[in-house]
Amino acid sequence: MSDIQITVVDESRSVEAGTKAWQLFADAPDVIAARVAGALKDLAYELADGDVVEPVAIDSKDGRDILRHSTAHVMAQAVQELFPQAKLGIGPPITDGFYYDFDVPEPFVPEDLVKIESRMRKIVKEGQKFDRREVSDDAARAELADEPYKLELIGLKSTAGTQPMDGVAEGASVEVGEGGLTIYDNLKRDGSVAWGDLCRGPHLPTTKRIPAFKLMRSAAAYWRGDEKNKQLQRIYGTAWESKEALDEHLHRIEEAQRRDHRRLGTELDLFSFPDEIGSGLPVFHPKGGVIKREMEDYVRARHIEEGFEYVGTPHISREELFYTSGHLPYYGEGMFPALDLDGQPYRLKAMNCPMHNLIFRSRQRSYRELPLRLFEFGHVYRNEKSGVIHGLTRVRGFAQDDSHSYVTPEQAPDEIRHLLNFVLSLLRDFGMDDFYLELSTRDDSKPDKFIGSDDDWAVATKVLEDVCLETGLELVPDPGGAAYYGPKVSVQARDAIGRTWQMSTIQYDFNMPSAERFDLEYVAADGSRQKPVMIHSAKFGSIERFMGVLVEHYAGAFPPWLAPVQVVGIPVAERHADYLYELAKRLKALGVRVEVDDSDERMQKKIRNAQLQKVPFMLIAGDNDVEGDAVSFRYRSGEQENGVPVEDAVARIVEAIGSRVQV
RNA sequence: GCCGCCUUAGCUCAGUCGGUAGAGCGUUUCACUCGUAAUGAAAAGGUCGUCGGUUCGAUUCCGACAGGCGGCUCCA
Repeated sequence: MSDIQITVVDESRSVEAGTKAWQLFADAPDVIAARVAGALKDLAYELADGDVVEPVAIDSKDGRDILRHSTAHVMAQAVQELFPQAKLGIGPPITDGFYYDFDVPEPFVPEDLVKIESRMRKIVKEGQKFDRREVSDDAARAELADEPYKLELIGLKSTAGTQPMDGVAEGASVEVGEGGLTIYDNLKRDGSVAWGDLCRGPHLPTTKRIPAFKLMRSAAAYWRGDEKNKQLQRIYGTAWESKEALDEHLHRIEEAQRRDHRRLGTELDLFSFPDEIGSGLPVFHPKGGVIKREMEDYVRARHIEEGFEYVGTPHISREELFYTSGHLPYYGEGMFPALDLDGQPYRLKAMNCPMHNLIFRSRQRSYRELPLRLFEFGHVYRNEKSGVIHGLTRVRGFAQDDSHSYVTPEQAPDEIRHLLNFVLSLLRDFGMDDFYLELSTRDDSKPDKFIGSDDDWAVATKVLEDVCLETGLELVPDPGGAAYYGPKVSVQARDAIGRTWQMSTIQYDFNMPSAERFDLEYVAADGSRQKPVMIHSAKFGSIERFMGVLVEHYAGAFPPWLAPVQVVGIPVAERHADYLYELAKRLKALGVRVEVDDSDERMQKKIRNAQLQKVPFMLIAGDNDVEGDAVSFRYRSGEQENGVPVEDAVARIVEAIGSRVQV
């Protein structure tokens, strides 16, 4: 046997020809695959001369993907053993888990998942080996003759040639890679084939290397993500490198459920969704109303500071307006159906820009007025499909904090920069400080979905991209995500438990001002008529959605400036209530939202209630406090300080509210 | 919109193999006046989502619709 030269983790080594990757990492039990020259390989990979090899640990990102995808195979095997009619779709790893799609005559029910999971445990225990085998397209077709969806993927791959598979079907690239086709067989201990699947790999060496997994739920999903296609039954699962990691994951899910704004909205009496009004149409209760008003007041004030002018427009308009704007032909499905008024069709507005354009156009504009910035909380109504309504984050009627800046083309970059900095600073004021940007551009393959010339689109896209890059924030491309009238930047914010939400949007629009649309113009310095560019921007996106996000971000424990009740006075006994009423009067005079709990309960219960309502400050008074002109100052963390002089307590509260800090 | 599941008191949920229903919390009342996350007692509160069908009888079985939940598609 001759030796070959390889490099293992930056160290040159000489090994016998025929050495497998696993032999390099035999003493590292957490290594489940190898990266050879950047490509992931099974541990059974036979090393070649000159290979540069790195270990892939099971708790790395790639390692988890391999674990999860391998677990998906085990699940598919279990499903086909229990449901022989089941046809395979695709089964990729996803964030925190995996799924596999099946075409089955009857949808899965929860009891089926229990059965499948227990069959999976049996397969894991058997320690089946994942065995890779290269096959020709024709051989794969012959072998997978009973798997119509796999055949379709093979066909797509053949036509796609060497193109990446990403555009073909999300997740399909784990089935068929860019090179030749491979099949992974699951071999039992005696070498017999238990099951096999078309797959690019790599996989764990054996099923025994799956430390912890759990099936989560089943749901329908369209084949290849297209609603015109048949729905398959998808089973979601999760798999982790250890039992502890799985438990932590399940705990994180519980934490997210605990923060669910729909649940907290009821518990804290913030808002509700009366059936009588209709799906996706929230009402705000007094406490939710306080939060909403504080948000709106602050945002309105900040807009005015930043040079915006506050305007107002109706919720409804003659339909004609939305033909002028182009929304009806391009966005018609998203709007409520027409109302008939004396034979005239009217529409609830789904956007505010047409009306702002009419304000711009109400008289002749000079270049001296630009940038002209119009802003309002515009209430819009969108005919969302019934299945997408979700709490406050997806509703049918909502207020956008919507602005339109009318600028000269030369002013556009500065205005976009101004807006981007403005929205980021606003979001930071609301405790969100972890962002990335998304640049949504035109889909060149669907020209009929977008209006305007190629040149205009190119300029607009470039302007947005340049400004985004200046911020230094991560910029993620979103091809095809643009509005029909222009490209857009959206700010994605990560909340306290790491989930991301689309918040602000900034759109560059050269179409609405055009002669075919609103024919907007201003008089330039040389007396000529020029077309402005308009820049659409929503800072929160929608007040409703942002409130939902904030409820979850803060888990209901709002910072004092937003808290519906900022201070609760808790008398130790009834005779101390008047003392607290006096204190409350002083706080109220300073604009503080304060209540005294004079109910019949014991003070312990009152503290508990205030805690459950997540009130930022509790002021407790008994004999000692009354005598010393002091209070016991308690935070909702449970931290407390006794004998705080009333003056100090008042100052501390006013300061915390005024500085918008979290406590 | 599509698939599956769900809908019982203000909230969270039991229950009725078809004979008009219960608990805890909350609410109200009474007693207790209390020092850092639940004092005790009593009472009120439900045409069991809506409409149809089957049945002597439907909250229970069947169907339609509405609403909700989990996904898919879509989206601020």
